[in-house]
Amino acid sequence: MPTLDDVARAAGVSKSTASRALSRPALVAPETVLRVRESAERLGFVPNRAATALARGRTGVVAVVVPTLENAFFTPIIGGAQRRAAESGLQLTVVVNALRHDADLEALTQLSAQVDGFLLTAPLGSESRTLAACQLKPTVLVDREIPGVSSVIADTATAFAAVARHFIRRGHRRIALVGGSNRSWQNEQRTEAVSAATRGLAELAILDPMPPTFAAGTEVAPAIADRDVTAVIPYATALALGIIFALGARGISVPDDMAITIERQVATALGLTTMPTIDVDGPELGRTAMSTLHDLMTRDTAETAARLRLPVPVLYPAGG
Amino acid sequence: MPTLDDVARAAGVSKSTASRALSRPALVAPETVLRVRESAERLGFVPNRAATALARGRTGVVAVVVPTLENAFFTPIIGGAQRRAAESGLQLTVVVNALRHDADLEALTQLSAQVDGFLLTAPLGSESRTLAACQLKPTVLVDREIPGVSSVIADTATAFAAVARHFIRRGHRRIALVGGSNRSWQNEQRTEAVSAATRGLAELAILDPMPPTFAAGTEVAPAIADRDVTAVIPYATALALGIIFALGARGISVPDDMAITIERQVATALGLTTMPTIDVDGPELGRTAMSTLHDLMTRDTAETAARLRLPVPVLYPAGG
DNA sequence: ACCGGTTGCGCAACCGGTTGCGGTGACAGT
DNA sequence: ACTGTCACCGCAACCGGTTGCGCAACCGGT
Repeated sequence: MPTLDDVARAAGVSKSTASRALSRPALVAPETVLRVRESAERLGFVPNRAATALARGRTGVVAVVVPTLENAFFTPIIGGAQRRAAESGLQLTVVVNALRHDADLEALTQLSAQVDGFLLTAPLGSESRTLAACQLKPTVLVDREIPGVSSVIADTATAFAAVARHFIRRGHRRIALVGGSNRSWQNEQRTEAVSAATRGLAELAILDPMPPTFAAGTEVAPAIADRDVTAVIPYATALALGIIFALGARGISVPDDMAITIERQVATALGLTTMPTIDVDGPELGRTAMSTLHDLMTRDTAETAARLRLPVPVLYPAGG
Repeated sequence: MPTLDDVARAAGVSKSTASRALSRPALVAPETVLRVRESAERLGFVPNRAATALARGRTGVVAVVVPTLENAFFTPIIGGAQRRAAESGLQLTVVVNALRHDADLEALTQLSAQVDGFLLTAPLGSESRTLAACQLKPTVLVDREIPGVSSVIADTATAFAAVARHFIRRGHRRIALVGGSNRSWQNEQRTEAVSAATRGLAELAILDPMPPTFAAGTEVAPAIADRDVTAVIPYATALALGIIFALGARGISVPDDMAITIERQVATALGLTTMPTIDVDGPELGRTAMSTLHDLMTRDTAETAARLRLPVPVLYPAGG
C-alpha cells in the first residue's frame, strides 16, 4: 500500500504539502495540487483511515443503532443512511442492541470512543438514560423525540389519525388499533393521535402490543374478530399481512368484511384498491437523519436541536 | 478521555507495561497486571481504536457486503455476523452494493485499506472479478462458492431437491420452480438440484427469475396458474406469500388446489400444516461465516480454504 | 562468589497522516 | 536598493497505542 510519503516523493513535494494538496487544496498552488493528485491516482493511493483518525481526532465512522433487524421497518432506514454517509465519506457501523433498552448506555459509552456520532433509531430506553447516551457524541434520534436532542421522525401518528378519520367518514364506528411495544415513543404518539381522532365519533379498541411479525398478526386476529370491529389499523406491514391471512381463514374477508390500512406497495400487490394506504419512505428517513447528523458533526457551534417531522402521505381510494 | 499514559501513571508503570498488561498479560507480572487493570477500570479507559489500528496495522473492522437490504434473507445473516464479530471485539461495517455486481472490485479495493476482512454475501459478479476482490483481504463468501476461497453456504439446493422428491412421492407430476436472479450462484445450484431430482419423474416448469418480493409473487402467480402445475417451489418467503395471495384471488386455494413449500415459521402462522417446510437459519449462517473469517484472519498460515455447507432442514407434514 | 538464564520492565522508535509555525522567494510600493 | 506582504511550502511535533531491544534484578547451580 502506497503511503502519503510515496505520493509526496513521486510528486516532488513534502509530505505535508501532499497532505494539504489532497485534503485542503486551497492552501496549495493549483499546479502543485494537480501534480500531487496525479501521483496519488497513479500509485493508487488510499489514505489510511486509522492514521487520519488518530491525527484528526475523528474517526469518520458513525454508528447506527437499531433495536432489531427483524423488523423490515429499519432496514430501509439503514440503507438510506448508508448511502448518505457514503456521500460524505463516512463509514457506517451497524449495531443491533436486541431491544435491551437498559444496556444501551454502557455499550454506547464503549462505542463512543470509536465513532463520531450516533444515529439512534427508535430507542426504547428511559428518557434520562437515552439522554445521557446522546450526550456522549453528536446524536440524531430517529422515530423518537427527546427535548434538546435532534430528531427525525416519520409522522405516522398524523397519518394514522387521518386514516382513522377516513374510516369514520366511511361509516365505521368500531375501529381497532394494533400497536407495538408500549415502551415505544412512536407507539405512544400513534395511540394518542388515533384516540384523539376517534374520540366521540367511534369506539377504539386498542389491542395488546404485538411484535411486527406475520406470526403476531395471525395471533392477534382472533381478538380483532371478537371485538366486532369493522376496521383495523395495524402498525406494521408484516403484522397486517398476518391479520389479513388469519381473518381470511376465519371467513372474514378483507376488504369486504373488514377495512384495513396497509403499506402502499403491498396494497397494490394485493389489489386492495379500496383501502387507504400509507407510505413511509424509509430510505428518505435514514438519509435525512444522516444528513442532520452530518450537519451536527461539522457545525462547531452547538446550535438548537433540529426536530424534523417527515410527513407520511396517506392515499385514499380513488372513490374518495 | 483517559489515555494509556494516564492509566500507566495511575498504576505507577510505564506506558509500554500498561499496554502489555492489557493486551498480552502473560508478559507482565500478575500483580502488575492487576494494578493496571484496576487503574484502567477506575479511569474508564477505552483504548483508542485508531491508534491501535495504526500501530498494529489491523483495523479490527470487517466489512459485510450485501447486495441489498430489501431481501429479508440477508438481515438475519448480518445480525448473526454482528453478534459473532462483537464476541471477538470486531466492529462490523455494512456495505450495500445495490446489486451493481460490476462495481464491486473498485469499491472493495477502496474499502480494503480500511478493514481486515470481507464477508461477501451472495456476490453476483463474475467469478474472475469476485476472485480478484477476494484476494485483497481475508474473505469468506456466503451463499456462493468459488474454488480456493473459503465459503459458507446454506444448502437450500439439497433442501429444495428433497422437497421436490416429497412432492413427487405425493403424486405431483407438474412442479414449478420460481427462482431468483440467474446471475446468482445459489439459484443455479438450486435449479440444477431440483432438475436432477425431478428428471424422469415429473415435469419441471422453471419460471422467469423474480425478485424476492411480495409484489413479484403476485406478478408470477398467473404464469403458475397457466402452467397447470400442482406444486410450487418459490425461493423466497415474501415471494411465496405473494404467490399464495394471488393464486387465492384467482380461486386457486393453497393447500387444497396447490402445494407449496415455505419457511417453517410462516407456515405455522398460516396454519399450512400439510406442506413441507424449510428452515434456513440466517443468524447461524452469519455467525458461522464470521467465525470462519475470524479464523482466517488470525491464522497466519494460509491453509486450505474452508468450504462449509450448512444443512437446511426440511420438515414434512406429520402425515408422512 | 561467579555465571548463564529467566523474568519484568522501560526507552524510544514506529505506524501514517495532520497541522502550527517558521522560512523562502516573488512582487509591489516608496 | 530596501522593506513589508503574501502565497507557498517544509520541518518537526503530535495523535495514542505497540513492540524490539536492552538493562537490571533475581534465580538456582557449581
